[in-house]
Amino acid sequence: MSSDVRVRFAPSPTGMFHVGGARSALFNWAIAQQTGGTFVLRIEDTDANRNRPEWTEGIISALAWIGINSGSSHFEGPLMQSDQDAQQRAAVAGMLAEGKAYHCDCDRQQVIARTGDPNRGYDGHCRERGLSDGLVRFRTPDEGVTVVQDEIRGRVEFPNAAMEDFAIARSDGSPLFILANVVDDIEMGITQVVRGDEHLSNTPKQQLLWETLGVAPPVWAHVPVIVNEKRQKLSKRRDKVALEDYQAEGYLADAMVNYLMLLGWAPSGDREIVPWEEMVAEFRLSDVNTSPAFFDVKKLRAINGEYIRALPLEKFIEQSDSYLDPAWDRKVFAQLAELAQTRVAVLSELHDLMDFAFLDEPVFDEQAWNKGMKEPAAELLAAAEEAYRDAPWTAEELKNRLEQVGAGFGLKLGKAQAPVRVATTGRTVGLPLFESLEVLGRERTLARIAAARARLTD
RNA sequence: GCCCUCAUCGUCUAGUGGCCUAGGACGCCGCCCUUUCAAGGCGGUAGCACGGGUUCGAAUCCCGUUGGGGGUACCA
Repeated sequence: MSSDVRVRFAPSPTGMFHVGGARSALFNWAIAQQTGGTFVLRIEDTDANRNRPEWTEGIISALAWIGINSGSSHFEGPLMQSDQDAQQRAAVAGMLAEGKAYHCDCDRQQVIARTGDPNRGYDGHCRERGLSDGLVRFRTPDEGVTVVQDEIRGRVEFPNAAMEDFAIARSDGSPLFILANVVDDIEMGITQVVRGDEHLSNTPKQQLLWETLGVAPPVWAHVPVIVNEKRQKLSKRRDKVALEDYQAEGYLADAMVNYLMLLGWAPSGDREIVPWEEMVAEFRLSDVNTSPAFFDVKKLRAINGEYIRALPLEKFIEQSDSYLDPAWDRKVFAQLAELAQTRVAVLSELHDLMDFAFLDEPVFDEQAWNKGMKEPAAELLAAAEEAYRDAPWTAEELKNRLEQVGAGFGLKLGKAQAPVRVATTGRTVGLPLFESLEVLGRERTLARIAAARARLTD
């Protein structure tokens, strides 16, 4: 299936790639795949002061992580906005020549002085002055309305009187975003612009630009922003939003993709965990919500946990590798992996959960120690040490012996295992105990119990 | 200020005039299971912002109010 649908994702390389951008990219990607169309990645690098090449690399690798990669036949790019400089300047020159745009040399302070209102826009002062340099402003209509037909919002009307003559090029001739963006979209044959809500106010201006450039505007779709707990648009400075931070913590790409798609859109039926292919098939722009969604890490975590548990064991082990301590013995890890799989929601948690098996001494958590070493911990530990000295070293046998030891104190296994767990792992919670001890080995287990007893009598 | 926009449990959502006593999921709480913690099973908590209409009937349509968000740069 192939079609003429061309969507694009056009981030600016001014910071870490964040989850809001990722979701917009995913929506576009879903459309491209569903329609057999093309997803164009364009890096909007016209703000030379804020751009950094490493951010561009970050965008590309983050997109690849969530499955949007250059290997696909649906993918095109990355293209650089700066490469289109000539076309953009030509568009400006054309508008200037036709009188659809004009030069202006007013600075902000002068405008405010004239209008007496710091909140008001540009007053059109230079419209008829015939200046030959200065920034370039587009001449907007004085009356009537500009109607934007949006796939998600429906029909949105903007009164032209409220639209000031906006700047499309700097006084040095370099194009500004609002113009460059349109020229590039036209050059690249973009048919649908699916982007964040924050651009909705720019849309009537851009639509005017499309029209004066003689091209029918694309299908517009503005997706609601993703907000923080205070309901503000996510900010790179305040909020933890970088995709690579989540990747580094051990969130699975599939889980991240699934969660992001759920923000502002829902698959059919009461389903949430849905494979990408099914989402692609079902996704409709017209079904996207209009209200902002909160990025809830708790839910992301839960979904990530589901994806981790759904992994075949070998896959889980493979995926875990980069989150394990390099010093750890991979064979030992593999022995415990099955026990760990249902106990982590994020792979980085593997470290605290399993480090006991790789350290020479357990690291004691004081609170855990106090909680686990309740009376008759000392006596019980002594009895356990005795019972384990000559025990066949299997989880089953270790369990049976401790059960008996516990019975001698009138304790059920749940209580009897607590001191042993703290003595051997340093914590009150963790992997199933006897399997852990089996992996730990007789020598280390006995040494740790002895050390704990000594510590208890101090 | 002006322009645009949004409003269902704490959160993400289902819902497009009767199927709603408003469904699911996360979270939270309880119970079961149990070798801790998870996982799993079962149950519970909690919502249509407010006020007017329209209609036999409104979470759903209209108007207003309130509250939130975005934009309003020689940033993108």
